[in-house]
Amino acid sequence: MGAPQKIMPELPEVEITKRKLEPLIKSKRILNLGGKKILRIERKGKAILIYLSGGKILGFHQRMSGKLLIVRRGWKDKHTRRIFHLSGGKDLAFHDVRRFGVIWYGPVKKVLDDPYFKTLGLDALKISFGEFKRILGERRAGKLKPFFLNQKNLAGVGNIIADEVLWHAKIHPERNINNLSDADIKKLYVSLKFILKRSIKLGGSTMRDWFHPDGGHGGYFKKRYTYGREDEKCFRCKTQIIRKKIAGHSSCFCPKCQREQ
DNA sequence: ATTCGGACCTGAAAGC
DNA sequence: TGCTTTCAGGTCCGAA
Repeated sequence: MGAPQKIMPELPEVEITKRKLEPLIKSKRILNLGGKKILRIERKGKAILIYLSGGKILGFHQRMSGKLLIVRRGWKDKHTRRIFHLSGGKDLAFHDVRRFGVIWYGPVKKVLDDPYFKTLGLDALKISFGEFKRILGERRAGKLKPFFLNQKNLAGVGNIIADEVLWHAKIHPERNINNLSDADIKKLYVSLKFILKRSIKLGGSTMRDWFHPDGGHGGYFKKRYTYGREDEKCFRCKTQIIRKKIAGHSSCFCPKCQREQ
């Protein structure tokens, strides 16, 4: 059948990729990579790292449109960039319409030496409140939305999650970091964890045709609070959600709940 | 130190 | 109908 598993880019989707992919490919060998055995899979920020025997890593960053697919042997279309033949009869395919995605292959140390990994901040899902507060404190200036999008601050948050967290915390995306109260920082932390866990629990965001290997669908997009809801009503106060370009990304927020200060 | 615009690509959807 | 414009979940680079 080879129903493709389509995977997309923010922390929840990559985390689900890791969780769903691991049981499907763990202990299998990659026939066209010298028969190296797949030992384990890790998510590092928005990247997937497949640790192989022989001290190698096969890594992927899906960027905007990449996805890892478990397919029947030989399945491919014009957007398939690489195919890895697995023992047991299936293929692992890297499918990437816009071709922004990154593939790494090499010794563990060399792959992890890539600037993307070297500069990656603490993982948004694992970061403690103390660490979160410290990182915010280390920034002298700047707005919250760009802070969240910069993977050097903390790893994993993208445009959807950033908007969702800020809406949930009732804080304006352009709010300056240096005038956040302790209560604001606490709210942001609680909302960050809540949104990430909720999205993972709902299976990530299926916006187009992404689905899980077992046929399940990611339900977060339908349950989202504010991302892409321009002109629709805020679920809290019924005010129209507005859209504004901030740091090169369109940002949706409620002008009443998330007042600028 | 931080933000911004553009670049990298393709394709779907909206606009005219 | 068809042509043009805009926009997309990410990241990097150079300039302000």
